Amino acid sequence: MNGIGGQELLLSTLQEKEVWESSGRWDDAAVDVWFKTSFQNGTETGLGWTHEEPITRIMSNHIHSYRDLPQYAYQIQIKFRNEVRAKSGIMRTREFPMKDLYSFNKDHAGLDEFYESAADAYLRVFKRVGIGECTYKTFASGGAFSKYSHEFQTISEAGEDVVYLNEKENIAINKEVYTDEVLSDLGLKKKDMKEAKAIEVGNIFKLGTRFSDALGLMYTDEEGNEKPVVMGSYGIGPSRLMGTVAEVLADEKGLVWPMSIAPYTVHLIRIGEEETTVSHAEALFETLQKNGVDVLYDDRDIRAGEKFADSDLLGMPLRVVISKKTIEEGVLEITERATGERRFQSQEELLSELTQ
RNA sequence: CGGGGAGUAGCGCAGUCCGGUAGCGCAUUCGCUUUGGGAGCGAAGGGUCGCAGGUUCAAAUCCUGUCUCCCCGACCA
Repeated sequence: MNGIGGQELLLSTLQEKEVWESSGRWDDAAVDVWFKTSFQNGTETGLGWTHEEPITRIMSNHIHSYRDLPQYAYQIQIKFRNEVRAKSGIMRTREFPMKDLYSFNKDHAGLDEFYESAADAYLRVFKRVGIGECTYKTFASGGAFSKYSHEFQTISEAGEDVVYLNEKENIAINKEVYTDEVLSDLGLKKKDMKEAKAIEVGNIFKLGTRFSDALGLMYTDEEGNEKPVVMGSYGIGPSRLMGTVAEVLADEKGLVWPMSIAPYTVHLIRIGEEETTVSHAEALFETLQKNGVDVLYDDRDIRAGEKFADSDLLGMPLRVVISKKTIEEGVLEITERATGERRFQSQEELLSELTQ
């Protein structure tokens, strides 16, 4: 995948606005649609709520011939949106990071192929962060670009969207486009659909030639004809995704981080302040670190119960306890946060499990 | 912008209706006990009651104004 430097995309949207206005390639109405927004006090401003325009313009410096295609560019960047009301902690904010990917193909067949592979990749992402079971590829409004776009919706009472899902087909439809026509398009029956609240954790769009036509992103094909590049866009909001994972996986004791995105793999708890206990715990801490295991070491001189409660609250995947008792028995006491399952292993067994 | 709620000790709150010495829990400090599931008992320190004005012998409490925060709704590539 060809990467475009993130810095290159760090153009202020206000600058972009000036560029478009002065270029005359877009009329005022278009500028209004893509940039202008008003605050409650009437102040007009321009916000970078999405980055199709800058990436399209940048790519016109990189794409000239069919030989330059396909290309794919992604960035992890801050979006600013004039949300009428920010709410639900990190789930809906006016400023948030987004991983967005844009695809550039010669034709619609190329776009379709990449679009499907991107959808599959996104589903794998959501599976790896632990919410695969309750995340559905969801049909949503396609807007001006195509009949449908797709969202990835995670079923949760904390969600703001409503979807109708078919668990057997592993598919869902956003309430906004839930009509008999859509159901028949997808070969689904109303009686098999279940209503649920959901959180949108990602979306993918076929942009077609909307932006390349408007902004002049063209390429020359094998026959020497000039043609517009066919585009797609694909987004995941990491902060909202993190909030969703927390919301979906947490239990009454606190957070439950899956291994793939946990801040630390191991939460090491020392019980007892005796010299041997301290030195054993510190030796294990260093050994784990040397082997590349992320470990959070609770060396506070407080009661055991408080350490257990805190480790449950923070939700690292594995809790490892070292105490007088475990040292005497020559084992580590390991508890899985997600299942509560407890086992006793040697240091070597734990290391080989975590570094394989 | 419409609707609702809250500002009182570091944190979380009661007290306000019906005016009369500023309270509780957690946290903090000290002492003794306890020590693998958020310790127990005893003692101590800590507050311009969001801000301004008014009524009153007396205001956290009543009246007027004002600021801030939160929630719901409208909005949402």
